[in-house]
Amino acid sequence: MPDIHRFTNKELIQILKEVLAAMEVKGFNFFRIRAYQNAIGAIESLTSSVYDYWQNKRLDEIPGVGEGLSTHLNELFTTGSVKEFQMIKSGLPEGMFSLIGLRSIGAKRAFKLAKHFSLNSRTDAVEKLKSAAENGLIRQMEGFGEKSEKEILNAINDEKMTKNEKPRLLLIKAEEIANRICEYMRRCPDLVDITPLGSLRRRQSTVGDLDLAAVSENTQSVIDFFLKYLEIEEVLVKGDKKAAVVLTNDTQVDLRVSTPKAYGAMVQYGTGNKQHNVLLRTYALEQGKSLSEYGIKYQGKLHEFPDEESFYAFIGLPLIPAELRQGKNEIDLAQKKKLPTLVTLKDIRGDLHTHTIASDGVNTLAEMVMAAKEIGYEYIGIADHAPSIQSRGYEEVVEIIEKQRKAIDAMNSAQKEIKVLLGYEVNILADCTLALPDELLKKLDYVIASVHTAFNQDRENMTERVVKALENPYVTILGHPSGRLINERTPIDVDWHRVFSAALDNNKVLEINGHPSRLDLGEDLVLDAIKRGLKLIVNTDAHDTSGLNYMKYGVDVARRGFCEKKHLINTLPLNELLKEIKLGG
DNA sequence: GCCGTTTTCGGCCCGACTGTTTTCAGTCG
Repeated sequence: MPDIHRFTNKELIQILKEVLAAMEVKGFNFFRIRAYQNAIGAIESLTSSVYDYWQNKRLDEIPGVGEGLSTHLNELFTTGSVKEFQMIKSGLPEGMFSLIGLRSIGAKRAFKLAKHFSLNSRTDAVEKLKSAAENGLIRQMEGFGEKSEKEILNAINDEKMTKNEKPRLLLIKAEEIANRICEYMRRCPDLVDITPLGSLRRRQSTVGDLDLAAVSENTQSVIDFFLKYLEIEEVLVKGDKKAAVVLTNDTQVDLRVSTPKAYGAMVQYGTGNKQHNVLLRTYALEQGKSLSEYGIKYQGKLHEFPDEESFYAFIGLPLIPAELRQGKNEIDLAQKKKLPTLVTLKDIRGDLHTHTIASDGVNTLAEMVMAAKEIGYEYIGIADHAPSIQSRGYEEVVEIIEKQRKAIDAMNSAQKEIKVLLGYEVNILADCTLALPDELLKKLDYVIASVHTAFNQDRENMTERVVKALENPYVTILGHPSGRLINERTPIDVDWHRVFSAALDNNKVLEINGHPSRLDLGEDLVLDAIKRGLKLIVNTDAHDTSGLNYMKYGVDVARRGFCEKKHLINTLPLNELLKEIKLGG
C-alpha cells in the first residue's frame, strides 16, 4: 500500500524551516528556536532518510531530535500534518513562507514584506515582491533602503536562474575547483598557505559551498588578491578577514584569512560541521573555555593555536579526524580515548570491482592489471558485467566465461606480483533471480550481485529481491547496494534492516562503491553496517585504468562511516581475502 | 525544545558583515 505521508528529508527541512520562521516572527523562546535550528542542521547532514529512522523507531538517534520533535514527526508521518505546527504558523501571511528561501531574507524580513505587500498566497508572493522591488516600493519601508531593495531583486533573479535547485557538487568536482583556486592563490606573494575546509575537508560525498582558509600576516592583501580571481562572477561579502563570492560556474566560495599563530583555531572553526562545532563549544564551556575562530578564551585571556592538534589538546581532547566531525558521538569518543583508528588508503590491498573491454570497460585486462600493479595492489578482481544468456545463448556465455578464465590464468602464470581474480558483476533481476545460473557462478572466484534494472520496485519487492540474492550461496558481495547515482537517481527503496540481516546470516560482504557518482553504501548505512558486525569492501567500479584511483573516495566514505581497517576485507592479505570470498559450492 | 561523568532542572556557541542606523538588528555560516 502506497504511503502518502512519506516526506523526504528535503521536504521535512522545508516544513521545519517554516515553523522555525514562524516562531522567530512570533518571538518564541530563543532556545526553543535554537532547538529547531539544531534539529534542522542535524537532518541536513543525514545521509539516510528520517522516514527510515521513524519506521525503525530510531528517531531519538538523530542528535537534536528529542521527545517533542519525535512526537511531531510521528504525527506528520502518520497523518500528513502537525496540529502544533499549524498553530504556530497561524495568523501569518502565507506568502512569507515563499520568501524565506531567498538570500538575505530571513524570517523577520519575510514577515515584514509579506505583511506590507499583502502576500497572502505562496504561489505569487515572489512575483509580487519582485514587481514591488522594481517599482521602488521596498526602499520606502522602514528598515529597508535602496541597497536592500536591490539585493532582494538580485536574490529573486538568482533564484529564478537556479530554479531547478542547484545540485550539490560531487566531491571530486569540488576538489577540482578548489585545487584551481588554491593554485591561483599560491601566486599571491603574501600568502603562506591555503587549504580547503568545510565539507570538502570532511570528505563529504557532496559539497555545497566551497570553504577555504588562507594564512598570511597580511590578511587584507590576500583578500584583495582573491577578489581578482578570474572566475568570480559576483562578490557577496568582502571584509578584511573574510570574503564570499560566486563563481561563473555558480559555485559559492567562502574564504577566511588568518594569521599564522591563530591558524589552528581558524582551520578548526571552518572545518565544522556546524553541529560538531556547537557541541565542541558546549563541551569546552563546561571547562570555562570559550572557543572561536581566533582561539580559546580562558580565564580572561585569549589563547592562540598554530595548529588544530594543540587546539584540541587545550580542551583535553585528541585531534578528531575531520571526517568524523559530524556532530554524532565523536566528542564523547574522543574524551574516552575511544576514537576509531580510521582505515586509510594505504591499508587497501586490492580492488575487486573493475571492468574491462570484455563488457563496458575501456581498457583491456592486461592494462587494468598493469595499472593495479603500479598502484601497488596485491590483487585485483575483474568483475565485468555478466554476458546475457538471453541475447547470446547459454553456450556462448559459457565460452565467454571460459575464455576469460583462461586469460586470467595466463596473467597469473606470467607474473606473480599481483594476483588476478575472476569475478562477474551479476544482475539481480526483477523476478529475484540472478542473471547467471548457479552452475556458472560456481566456476568463478567470487560474485558481485547488483541491482541494475527495475529500480522503482516497491519496498517489499525490492527487499525480497536483494535478500534472495544474498541467500544465493555463490554470491560474495552486494554491489553498490542502494543503486543511487548522486543528483541523478534516487536510492532503491529497501528495508535495510532486513537486507543487513540477510547479509549477516549468509556471511556476505557489502560494497562501498567508490565511484564519485555512487559512493554507495552511504556513510550512515556504513556506520549501521559495522555496528551490526557486517563485513565491507571498498571497490572502485573502475571502467578504465584511471578509475582505479576512485579508491580514495570510497575510503573517504568508509572513514566517515567510522570504519577501521578490520572492517574491510580488502585490507587483508591475499590468502586471508581468499578465505573470505570462498564460494559456498 | 534538547540534553546530562556535577542528569530530570537549568542551562543552552560565536563572530563577521551589511545596511540602516547613531548603537543595532538581521542574516549568514
